[in-house]
Amino acid sequence: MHEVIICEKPKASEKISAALSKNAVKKSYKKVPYYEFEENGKKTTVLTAVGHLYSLSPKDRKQKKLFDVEWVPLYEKDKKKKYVKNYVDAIKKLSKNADRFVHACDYDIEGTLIGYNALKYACGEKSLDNAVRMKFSTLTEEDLIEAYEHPLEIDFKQVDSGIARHVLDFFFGVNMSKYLTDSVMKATKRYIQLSAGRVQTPTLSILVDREKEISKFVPVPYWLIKADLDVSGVDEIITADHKKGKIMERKDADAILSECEGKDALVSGVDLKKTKKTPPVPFDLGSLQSEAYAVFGFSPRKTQQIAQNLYTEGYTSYPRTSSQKLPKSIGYDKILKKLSYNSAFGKQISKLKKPYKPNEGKKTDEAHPAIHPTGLLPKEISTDYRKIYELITYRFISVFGEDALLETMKTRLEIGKEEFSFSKKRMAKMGWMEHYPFKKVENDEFPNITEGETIDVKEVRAEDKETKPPARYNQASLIRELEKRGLGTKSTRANIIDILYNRKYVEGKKIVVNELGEHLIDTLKKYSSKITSEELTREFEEKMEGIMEGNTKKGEVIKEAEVEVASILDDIESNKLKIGEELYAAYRESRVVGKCKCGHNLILIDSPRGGSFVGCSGYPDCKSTYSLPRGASILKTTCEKCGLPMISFGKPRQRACLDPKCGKEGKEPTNEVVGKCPECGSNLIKRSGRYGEFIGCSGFPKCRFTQSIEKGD
DNA sequence: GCAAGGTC
Repeated sequence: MHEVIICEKPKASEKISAALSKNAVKKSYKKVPYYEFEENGKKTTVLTAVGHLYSLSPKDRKQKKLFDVEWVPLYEKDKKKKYVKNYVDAIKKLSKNADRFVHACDYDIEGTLIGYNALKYACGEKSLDNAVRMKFSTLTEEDLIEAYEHPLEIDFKQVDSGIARHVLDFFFGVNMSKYLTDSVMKATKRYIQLSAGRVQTPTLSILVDREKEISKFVPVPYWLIKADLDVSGVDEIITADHKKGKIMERKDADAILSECEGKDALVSGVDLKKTKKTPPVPFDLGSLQSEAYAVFGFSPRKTQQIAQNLYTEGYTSYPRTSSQKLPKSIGYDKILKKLSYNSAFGKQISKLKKPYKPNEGKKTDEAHPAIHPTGLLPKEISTDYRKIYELITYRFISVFGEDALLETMKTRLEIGKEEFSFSKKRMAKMGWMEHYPFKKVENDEFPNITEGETIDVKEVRAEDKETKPPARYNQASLIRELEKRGLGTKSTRANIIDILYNRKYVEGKKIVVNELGEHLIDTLKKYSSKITSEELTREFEEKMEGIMEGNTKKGEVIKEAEVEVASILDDIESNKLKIGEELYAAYRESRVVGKCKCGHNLILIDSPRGGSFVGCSGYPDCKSTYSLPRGASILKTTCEKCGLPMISFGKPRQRACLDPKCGKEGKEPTNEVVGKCPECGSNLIKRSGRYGEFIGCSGFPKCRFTQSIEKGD
């Protein structure tokens, strides 16, 4: 008897084999780890997937509408997923003679599908006849043994709902993206990669809505009344605020000023209050991304990558968790003890009260605890890795800390008949804040003031203010917004934001939607308002629920979606020239980097081989082009000599005119004709680029033939 | 290649 257990990821396979047998031996095939043990004459092999091993792919790419799809190995579709092949090969090879299969992936829809596809396509379809399902919610020994000893049947309705989710996302996303890109191609012969999807499009739409709120916002003036106080014994001026806060009418502000004129302030009350600040909760992925952005300015994607690598190295726990819980089973006594070998951590840990009890947050995750250090101390890691590691570790330590006490002094004042107040804050007890160096500590000096005393007023003044439009999102606040709306998952949100940048729909740290992004949403709203709204996600969820409960069939849901998507696509198709032209115009608008000497706009153009250059929008009448050094950015300032935009490039950064020939008087080389272009027959000319001379086709940029100048040429 | 979803 040979039994094979299929897990979702390597870490799970390690834990599952350890829980099921003390005699498990770790082996590897093509560098992929697996485990083997024999008990009572039964041989067991524990194998692992690495998330999804298979991906949907159109059976015939040449079809206009891609509705006929099949599962293919992930590594065949995506060159970056080559490592997946070894995992598939290991499962294929080591499950060959098995007669019993255990599906032990995460007990959720994606996990169920991962294991199902692994069984069906790597172990062979027949394996499903002899397969059972382990159901566990944590990777603890007790849970795993229980799940192994009382297995369930594979829930094929759960499988079907997973398949339906994949297929529907494919139908909408891939087809809409294809039709949009094609429409630009048909209308302008230009290739701009456009995309739309169930999650990315509503995300872009959220940003567009914010952009519209900002542009229609009309600022309203208001006034804040401030009193500058000269308190005896205090060096600095203390500023008190008028009780009414925002004053919307100038005459009201003036009335207050004249009432206060020449008067001292009478202290009418001094309140001292202490408020408890409970320790923070441990990090889940979203809150780690948010904090790393606030403290270090790291993008969510960067944080996610670093956290993933810290996990792989064994320094911290699994990062793709939504849990804010630290169950006792992670062994925090031991972790804290190990961390103490680092003197900086040890210093903080020694101040913690025993028995250790973590402050936990509300959010949970069936598969993983909150992000925490493992106790293994990193030796040599780069600065950015250290930053994230210490953020996680100090947060972990502070979670066990005591409440901090914040002392607040609130002073009420009367100047004439007008009421003012100011407040000061200081820490009465640092508690956990001592262990967490990333939080700003408020520590004002408290002035010695008693009720009934009089204070000199230096000046009472009205500050001119304006109401502000809502703030733009940044990557961290956008992730929080997506989380709140249930768009995407913890693992995909950072990537989805990246897609919006890569497609040039948005730019900037404070996310600004450019013309292309805005126009894309406007266009899509016309043809399918559904895809621009988060309702599509809700609808998918309902359909999946229906399939799982047996109220709907997978086939029906898929057929329905096909009909719906097909009709949207036909709509787009019959308007493709208009759509394509408009999207291209919006794209060009967002790529304007300055003015050409001929008066047209200069635009940034992506060259098909990667990299980009600057060309004139008046092409072909004006053939001006400028190459860009690697990593160059185009500045808003313009060259004093010629008026072209300035660029900054290189390491260290240096500035120069976009035109490399600018400033080098009289040396304008005449483009010497050196032959005929083998590709288009035009003249080949000597050109000078930023890296010296080369030979290029005079038909550039239509023809991009280039060759280097050979020695002796 | 295009989506979104797992994972190294």
